[in-house]
Amino acid sequence: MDTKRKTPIGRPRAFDADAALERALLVFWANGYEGASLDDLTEAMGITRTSMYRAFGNKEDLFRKALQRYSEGPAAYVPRAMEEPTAREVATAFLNGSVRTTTLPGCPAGCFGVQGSLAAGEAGRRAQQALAVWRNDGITVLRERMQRAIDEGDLPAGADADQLARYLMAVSNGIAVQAAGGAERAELQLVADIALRHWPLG
Amino acid sequence: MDTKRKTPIGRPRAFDADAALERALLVFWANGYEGASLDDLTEAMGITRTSMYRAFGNKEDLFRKALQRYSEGPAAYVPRAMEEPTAREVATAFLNGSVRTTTLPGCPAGCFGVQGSLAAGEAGRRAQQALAVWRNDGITVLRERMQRAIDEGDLPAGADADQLARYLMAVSNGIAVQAAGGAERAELQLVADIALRHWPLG
DNA sequence: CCACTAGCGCACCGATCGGTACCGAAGGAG
DNA sequence: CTCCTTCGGTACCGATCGGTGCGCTAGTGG
Repeated sequence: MDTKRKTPIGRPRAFDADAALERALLVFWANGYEGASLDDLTEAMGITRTSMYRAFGNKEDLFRKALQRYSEGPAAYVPRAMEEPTAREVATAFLNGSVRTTTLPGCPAGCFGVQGSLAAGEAGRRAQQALAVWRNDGITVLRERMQRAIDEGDLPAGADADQLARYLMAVSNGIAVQAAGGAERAELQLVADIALRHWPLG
Repeated sequence: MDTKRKTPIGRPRAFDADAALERALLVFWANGYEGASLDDLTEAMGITRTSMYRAFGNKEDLFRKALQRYSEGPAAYVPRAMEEPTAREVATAFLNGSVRTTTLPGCPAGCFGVQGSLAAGEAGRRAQQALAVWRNDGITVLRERMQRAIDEGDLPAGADADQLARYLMAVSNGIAVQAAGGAERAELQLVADIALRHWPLG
């Protein structure tokens, strides 16, 4: 069918879907999947339940789209960090980005990928799994980058790419947990600094 | 009044309150505060709602008592680790204990103090704050132990007790997040090992 | 101008939430 | 035994949960 016409037939939507998704992300980020009710979400988005369902599907779909937006927005420092020339610079950019993003003014403290749904009841299990996959994908990206560094001779041949990747992700996640508990950016930067002091941890 | 008589007046309770609290802890641990419904909890505890309310107060009280039990049970490795003679041994016992407890067979993967309520809606905000306080208390205990090590000359005088404490807690929390995502104990042990490789991180 | 399509929002759905009133049952104190 | 206190279970409370049916409205295409 003609699903991609320039001007869609019918009444055009009266709200900015991108802006609404951004608001939804903030609510999920602050309250988690189960802690964010449809009333909370739609009120923040400035639309009614019906409009939300038409535009995004349902609560779970909205959560997944918010996660994608998180990846492309606040968490975009991750793929950027992978482009650094050396493993040390990759690790530094990754952890510094983690500190910055988990203490972003105007955004909830912590990492959406961690606190969005770390534990959940039956209702939120799918959201929980989606975030677990997201975090594991992050470890995979780090591992591949570390392996490349080993192959290029940037890291010693005996280094363990998986171990380094998991370590960096653990420090990043730990920073996120402390940020969620109210830690200041300067305190968390010290954590990132000390984690990098002896890099490459040979 | 006579609140502490040897044999309490009235019908004695027909269930083991300690065992019931243990079961409740497991449910909160696995599902989080908001993800654990009273039906889930009471079914696991083997008692009715009424008995639970009589014995423990309400859901929030039950959660706090479960947290206390967690501290005295699975998380008892923390105060034990603080009694190790050197800072290096303290750090090693702390992180190894973290790996063990977050991957305990028969228990939910991860740390109750992290995933019990990292983010929450209005209903779970008090539980969330209780866990934030609990985690900050953990950092305080570590900081005081690190300061003692500095005072005793075990760590160099220029060391930063707060920084070391936050770093150790970050690695521990990061291990917990990865455990919640399904990581194996052996993988997490490698994370702990690498974090300790260059201790005392001078 | 009309027909069609789709956004919008009210009102409502059944299910489930945490919490409680009530009542019969069970055991100690006298 | 009788009183008294507490336990345990049923049945229920109002509130809120995620999700929808339906009528109205606002645009586009012919």
